[in-house]
Amino acid sequence: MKDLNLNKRSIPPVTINRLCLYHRCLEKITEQKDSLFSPYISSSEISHLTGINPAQIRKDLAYFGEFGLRGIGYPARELQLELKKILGLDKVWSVIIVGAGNLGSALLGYEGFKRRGFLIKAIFDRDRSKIGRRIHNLRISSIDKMEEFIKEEHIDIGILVVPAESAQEVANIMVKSGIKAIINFAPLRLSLPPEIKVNNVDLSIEFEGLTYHLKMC
Amino acid sequence: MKDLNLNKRSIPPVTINRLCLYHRCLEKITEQKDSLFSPYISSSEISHLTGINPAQIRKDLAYFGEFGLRGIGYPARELQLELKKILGLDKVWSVIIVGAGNLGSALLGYEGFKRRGFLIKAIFDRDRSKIGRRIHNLRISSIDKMEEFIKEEHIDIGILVVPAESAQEVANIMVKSGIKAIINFAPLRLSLPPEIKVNNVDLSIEFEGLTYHLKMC
DNA sequence: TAGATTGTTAATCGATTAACAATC
DNA sequence: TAGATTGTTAATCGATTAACAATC
Repeated sequence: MKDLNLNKRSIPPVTINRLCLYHRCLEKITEQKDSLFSPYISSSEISHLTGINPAQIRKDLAYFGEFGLRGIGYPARELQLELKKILGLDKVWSVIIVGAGNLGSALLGYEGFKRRGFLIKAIFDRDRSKIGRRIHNLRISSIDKMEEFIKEEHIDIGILVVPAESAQEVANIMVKSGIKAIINFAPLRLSLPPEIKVNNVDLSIEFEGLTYHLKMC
Repeated sequence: MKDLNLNKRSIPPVTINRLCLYHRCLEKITEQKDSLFSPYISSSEISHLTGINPAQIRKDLAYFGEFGLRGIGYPARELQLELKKILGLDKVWSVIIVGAGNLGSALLGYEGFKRRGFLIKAIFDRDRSKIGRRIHNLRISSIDKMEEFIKEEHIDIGILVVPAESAQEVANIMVKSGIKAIINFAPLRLSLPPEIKVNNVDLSIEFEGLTYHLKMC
């Protein structure tokens, strides 16, 4: 009965994103233990911290089990660890970055990844003048080495930070080599087999969507 | 009658994002004129290019007017220019970046902004050791100068790339100084007056949301 | 005229929120 | 027992898609 809920297909994608939010918020709370009068936290308290409706929170959590105690709330630390497991953040993931431009280098330099279990194993580029240079203590490799590297190192996630023109081509090689998920920063929709999980991050839309609201001010 | 549609409040926020998509796709199409047999493009052609349902496309466009000809399609170039105007991309916008870390520097270096009418006027940081250094031909300024700068230069948009701890504080100063919109890369929900347009870009969620799907593979 | 495609209404789908019995 | 809060169902809301009359 409860197992039906664990069937991934029935869970709204936005729920997963909110789960990340709850996890982050609980992590913050449980780290500063002193300020925690009770080890329990209610959905309305989480609501205050995240801005998400308490009924929404309870429903999101209920997809994955019964974590709370009626009349009491959720055991904060326990729930945090539970969410960590659900989100797969208790594991270590191998990541490569393709594209050693401004954004690729910035992502490589982001310290938060390691703490979250994302290990950046290599950065690739096509540009001969970049190959061999070091950024953030990692040598830029030729993209020709990518296929072999993904296979040998069992890379899970590829971060695509190349120009739109080459994104599809690079993504195809990634998939062929056995990558399971791609975070795509190139402004185009990739056509890939459905078993590959793709997250598109379109920074230009963040900017262009803003000016619509600004233009009559 | 048609004016009612122009009432912003009635337009779904996702429509604006899709409008950016259509605009980008039409821009690409109309630039390579030669490949354009007809100057008209149908909603189903746009659908093939963007992956968005043709009925959705017609509905999104209809919020803003009647741009098409029944039986023919939409005049591609005309529609592109119309969308550019609707999105406010025919104007020039003054932008500042706050936070000269990895991501801040990367955004500063992104050439695409200028082409889209986003002029980055300054980059600020609190770190004494960074102030005065130059990145991408712009001198890093002390954050103490931000308030005055926003006022004098009539800055429209602030890009917030500071640690979560200082984000709210910096955002408050931005708003006090007259900024109208903020793109927030810090992983927290800012509390700001409702007339300020905020776009949150939460890169960690892009990563953490992925591993949920990966964990049973 | 016949074929094509828009603009718009109606039907469908999915996600959010309210309400409340269960229960600590 | 009275008060609080969950888990879950039902009601609401909003967004997507299908269908079709209008019309080029």
